[in-house]
Amino acid sequence: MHTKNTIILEIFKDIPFSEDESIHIESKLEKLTIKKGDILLNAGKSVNHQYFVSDGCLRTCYTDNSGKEHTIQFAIKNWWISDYTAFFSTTKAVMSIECIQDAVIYKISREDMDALCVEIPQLETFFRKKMEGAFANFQKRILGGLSQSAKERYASFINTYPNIEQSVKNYHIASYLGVTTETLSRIRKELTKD
Amino acid sequence: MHTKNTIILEIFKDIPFSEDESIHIESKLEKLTIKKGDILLNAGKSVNHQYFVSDGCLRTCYTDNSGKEHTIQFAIKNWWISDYTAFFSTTKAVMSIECIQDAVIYKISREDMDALCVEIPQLETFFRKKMEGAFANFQKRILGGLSQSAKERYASFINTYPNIEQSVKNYHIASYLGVTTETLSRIRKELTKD
DNA sequence: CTAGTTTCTTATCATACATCAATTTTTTTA
DNA sequence: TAAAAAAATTGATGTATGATAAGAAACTAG
Repeated sequence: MHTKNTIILEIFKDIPFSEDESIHIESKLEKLTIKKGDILLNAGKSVNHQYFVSDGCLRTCYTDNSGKEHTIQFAIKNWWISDYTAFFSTTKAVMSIECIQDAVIYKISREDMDALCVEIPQLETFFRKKMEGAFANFQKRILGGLSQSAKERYASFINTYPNIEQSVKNYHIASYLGVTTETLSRIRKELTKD
Repeated sequence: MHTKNTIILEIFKDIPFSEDESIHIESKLEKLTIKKGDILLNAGKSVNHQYFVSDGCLRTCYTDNSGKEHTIQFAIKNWWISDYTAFFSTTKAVMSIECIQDAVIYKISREDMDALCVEIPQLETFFRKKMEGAFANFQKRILGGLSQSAKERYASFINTYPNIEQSVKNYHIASYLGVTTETLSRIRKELTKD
């Protein structure tokens, strides 16, 4: 009873759910404790869940034809993560979800989420606004990719996500920025000079 | 009365609104007829509307520090367009919206949209799903930027959006793909060889 | 139909970043 | 703490794409 409210509060912050609603939502959330290196989802599989990160760090990762890995998203405390393209469309995953730092997460299925959104309009609003924020971030990232050099993108990344920088390896950041680890290493050397 | 149902049908397809709902929604839509070259929105301004394209072609365009233009989104018939980062957050626009081909569009304000979403849950679901689709497309684009060559991105673009290719200039496409017009020209030459 | 503007193409040269190959540093584990 | 593994760095060289400049082709408007 007490823990119910705790996790609902952590995830949904200041949304004023009724007691019944909170209990109902919580019954659809499953808590998972995972370790660094664990794979939550493999490319090619169906994506039926999204995950709320309570602690730790995960990433979604795309492996291209030539075997190179690309990081689409990092998720730390309070972020949600999934292969949303697949999650929303019921196509198969093109990405995998990998745990980068031991994590505590909560998963919810697409079915449960859709049903809850119909029952509790505030929840639909929550997920819509979350999606809007994520969309805006993706737009900024595309803009950065189109208009900035690798050095500028790195500077922007560590400025925007200082907490993520501390939780991931440089080669993760490189794969997020779209450069090789060698190039990132040279960029970092450059920046310490300034 | 007849026209009301026509435009609601065009925009919202098979959503079964009541007659009252249709009329109410339609009262919040404003029809605009615009010409090639018209600017719907300038960077730096507040973004209070999004636009449904009934006919014609528009783009959102970001001008970077060095004066280069980058195309974030094209919108043809049945697409929505805006600077969504600003639209959703009430920050100022970083992009402008430009009419590329004479167009007929319908605009709706953020306020009206939010209010309608509260009154008509189906509408909130509609906008949420629209956002999910747009999010997925952005994700694919980021993935392409990270993993594909300019040539691959161009091939993928004309394959995915054959209708857009016909409505826009090559330099628009170049600015969407993140290459110079010269590079795009060489790519096109290459591809006709194959 | 002609002149003017816009768009596209071609060529040369420059550069940011990739690739390949070691080597060093850091982290993990026994 | 030593050995092994993982991650980061550095150097030499290659390549895709950018920058600049000029000209050709395709629209547009008088």
